Amino acid sequence: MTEAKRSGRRSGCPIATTLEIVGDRWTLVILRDMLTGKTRFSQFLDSPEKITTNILTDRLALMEREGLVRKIPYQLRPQRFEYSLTDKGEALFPVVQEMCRWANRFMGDTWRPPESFMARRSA
Amino acid sequence: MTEAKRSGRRSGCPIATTLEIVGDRWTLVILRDMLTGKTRFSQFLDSPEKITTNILTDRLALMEREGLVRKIPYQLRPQRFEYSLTDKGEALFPVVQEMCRWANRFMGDTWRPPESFMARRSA
DNA sequence: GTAGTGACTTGCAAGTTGCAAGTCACAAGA
DNA sequence: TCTTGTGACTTGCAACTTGCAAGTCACTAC
Repeated sequence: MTEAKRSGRRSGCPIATTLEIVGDRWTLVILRDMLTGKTRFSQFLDSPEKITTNILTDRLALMEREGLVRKIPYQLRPQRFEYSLTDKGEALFPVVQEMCRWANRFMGDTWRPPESFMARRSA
Repeated sequence: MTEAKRSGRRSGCPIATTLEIVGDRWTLVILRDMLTGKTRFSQFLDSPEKITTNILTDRLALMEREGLVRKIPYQLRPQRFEYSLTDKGEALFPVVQEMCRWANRFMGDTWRPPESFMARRSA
């Protein structure tokens, strides 16, 4: 029984480990939205991919649990939250940047990200 | 109706587009195995993450359909195939490289990839 | 004939996703 | 007071996906 297996992971491989957290169709889409300034539940719902509320709720909770985002109250009655990326979350930026690069090169009809997005550097 | 939506995609965003293809827990694990030299069905089954045969079959078919891998017969009776990465598949290397970097930095107990892996450059 | 090998395929239970409606805790307005 | 609106979820359910485990197929070797 390896250390990685003891903590519930499939293996100690860093790729597989990353995919345990963000290896689904939605988590990095939400990360994109945060990277581009969205903070609130309704803003994420507005994205063109049309995520559903139950998936969004589930993923935000996962991202909080894994330390990718912070929940910050922006009003108290009723209590409402904004979500912002931690350093750990922001550090996934190069992953999505490389995904942008790949799709722009190999997949037809993808949007061009702003120059600022591709020029940005991560911590 | 945008061009992207007509082709069945959630949106034209390159990140979302990439995730339509590799946004699951297994596809990039298989890509890792191919990047490190594995070519045959039984070799992928041997990986520490213990993928199941039905998922492996499904993902290999998807990767072939999307042009990430080529199926090459290595024997004719019975017909058996090896799988190798196309340029399109290989070009996902920086994505998994950045995942390695991220997990090694933020997740405890992950393996260190070989220096050669992190030093490698993609086309 | 039997046994072994490699590459799948199949049956099934559990889990996940997407759709759509509903609920909750407020605030604002009549 | 009541009604309406807002934003953030929650819920019910059908369809789909995943993981487990066994089975099947097309060979070869003995």
